[in-house]
Amino acid sequence: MNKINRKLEYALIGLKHMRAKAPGELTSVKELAQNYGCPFDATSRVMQVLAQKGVLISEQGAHGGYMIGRDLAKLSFQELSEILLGKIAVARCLSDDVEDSGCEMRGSCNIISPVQALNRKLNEFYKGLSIAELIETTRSKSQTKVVQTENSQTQSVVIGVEA
Amino acid sequence: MNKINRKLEYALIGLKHMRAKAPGELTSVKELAQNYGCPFDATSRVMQVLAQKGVLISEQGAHGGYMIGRDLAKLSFQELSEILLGKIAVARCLSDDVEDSGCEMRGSCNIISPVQALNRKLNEFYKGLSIAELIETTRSKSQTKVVQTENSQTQSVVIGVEA
DNA sequence: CGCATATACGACTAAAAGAAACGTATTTAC
DNA sequence: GTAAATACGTTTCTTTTAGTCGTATATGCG
Repeated sequence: MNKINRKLEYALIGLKHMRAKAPGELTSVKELAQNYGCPFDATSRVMQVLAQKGVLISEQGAHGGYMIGRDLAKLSFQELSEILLGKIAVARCLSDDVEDSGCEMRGSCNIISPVQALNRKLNEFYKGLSIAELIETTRSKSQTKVVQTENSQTQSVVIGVEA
Repeated sequence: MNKINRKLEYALIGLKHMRAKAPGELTSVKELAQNYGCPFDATSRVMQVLAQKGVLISEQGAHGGYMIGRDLAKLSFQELSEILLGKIAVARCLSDDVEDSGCEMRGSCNIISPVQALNRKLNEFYKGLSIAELIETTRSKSQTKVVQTENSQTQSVVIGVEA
């Protein structure tokens, strides 16, 4: 259930790529598709939406492309997600879309409040996470952290393996 | 992308229902299905898994059913999610399942670290959220909070409307 | 002008994930 | 032995997500 949307992946790929360039330098979708193997059409669509929302600036025509149009430190994961996927709704009954309200358990559900609470907390969590912070995350060596879970199982978690 | 799994919903419904009962009192799946309109089969499956993992205790036979088997204050959302859905993996490439590793962008991907960071943060977030805390969330009146988003849009968010 | 190379975007199709249902076996109270 | 409950492998349906196709539009350059 927690897999992030491909659109978000393509957005992050593009933003990270563009962030490494000189200011004013453009990036074409073709460039992204060739470098990272992401599908041209889908990636293109994402960039278009980001341009419409001011996250990117687009230049049309022969030597066109995209460049970053906003301070990524002030762009939260929550906002990026909302731009590409709409408002976060952990359950159908919380969705803005009218069509989406059809839950069979409506009226008899005993967990509306818990679900709303979760929705709110998740929003806050995503709001506190800036894209700049996320994209910058790079560690040169593979690091491992030992985590002690509550039921006394020990697990080893890789927390960074940049190429 | 952020919708929680139905299994988790049924688990929360069941746990909240059982929590309101006297210690030792059993709850049948039929009871849950009738009270909340959740599908019998699917709900049953969830309870079985929870019983296998010790979250619930099951009694078979004619007057059988389930009761809570663990302190819910010490059960995190992360653990419940892991029991029902497996380890959290925000992208295919982070999944334990071998079959699931087939991402076309493997090797050429520039956002492995960010994605890993997100995965870790999400885990921590879910670990800090106890089921008891979540289930207890109940407000008698509908409350509304005004939120100021970063791009100066104002939105009104309902944060509680228990029946 | 005309062509190459971009973005822009509506509509459609395919693939994957999620949810539910079916069928049958097992356990236990009465 | 029968009724009522859990147990569980398999299958089918539905929904969501991802990707593709076709075409229009903008722009640089010879």
